[in-house]
Amino acid sequence: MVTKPPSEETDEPTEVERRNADVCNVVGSIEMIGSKWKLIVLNDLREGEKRFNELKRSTGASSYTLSRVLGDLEEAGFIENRKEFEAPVASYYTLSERGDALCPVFESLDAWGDDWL
Amino acid sequence: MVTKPPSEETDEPTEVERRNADVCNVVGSIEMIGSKWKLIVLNDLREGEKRFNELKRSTGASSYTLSRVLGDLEEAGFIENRKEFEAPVASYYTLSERGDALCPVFESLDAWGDDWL
DNA sequence: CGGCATCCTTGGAGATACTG
DNA sequence: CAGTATCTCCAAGGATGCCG
Repeated sequence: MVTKPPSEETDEPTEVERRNADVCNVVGSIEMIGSKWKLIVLNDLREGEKRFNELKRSTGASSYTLSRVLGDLEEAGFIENRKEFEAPVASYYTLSERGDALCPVFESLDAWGDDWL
Repeated sequence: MVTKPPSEETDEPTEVERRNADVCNVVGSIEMIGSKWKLIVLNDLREGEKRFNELKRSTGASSYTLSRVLGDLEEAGFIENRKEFEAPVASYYTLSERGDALCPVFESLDAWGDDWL
């Protein structure tokens, strides 16, 4: 949104410059995943494939909420769902490639927590 | 200083927080800043110092919402507030050291947006 | 076990008006 | 300009129950 003057083309633009550039981009991401439960579920799935009730326990979300959040995330392409219809039905959730690409975000957050929490 | 009636964030850890505290502190961070407006305001302040109405315009938040979000963020130590009482009163907001340390998170988010948005 | 339907409560958040 | 005070509306989300 903010246009900034051209500059040296080193690998590393100035901080201010870079910040001005990405502010808008980030808002789009926030609109998609910037809700408490979506973040928590995505973060939780970094540990690997999990089933519904497993996620329910580890995240603390109610089944109603979890169901909707998983639906939203799947629809938006952040996670994938594999179902087993046999004997005890099971539903496994994993991060999609798109969702997995968010890991650095959570890692940054984790690093921040180490220093400031 | 004190967050008023509507949304009050207690310091009491939730069940979820307690359960996952030692596993990963991401959840704690999410509890603190994982709401749409907090993320948007923090992200916006990466551009540098801004005043109230400036933030109001750039984020699109109402003054009511913005006022509360800024109060919460300041109370939690993510931002700092400098006031000028002269002629036209002015109130400037900037990221604190603690808040600035979150920049890598937004940079990761931006990088993700470049690839997947 | 997974997960949708229903009810119900809470708070997130806009619009508007007012004050120092 | 920088907020605060209300009033109001609606979505988020917990609890419960049911069903394949």
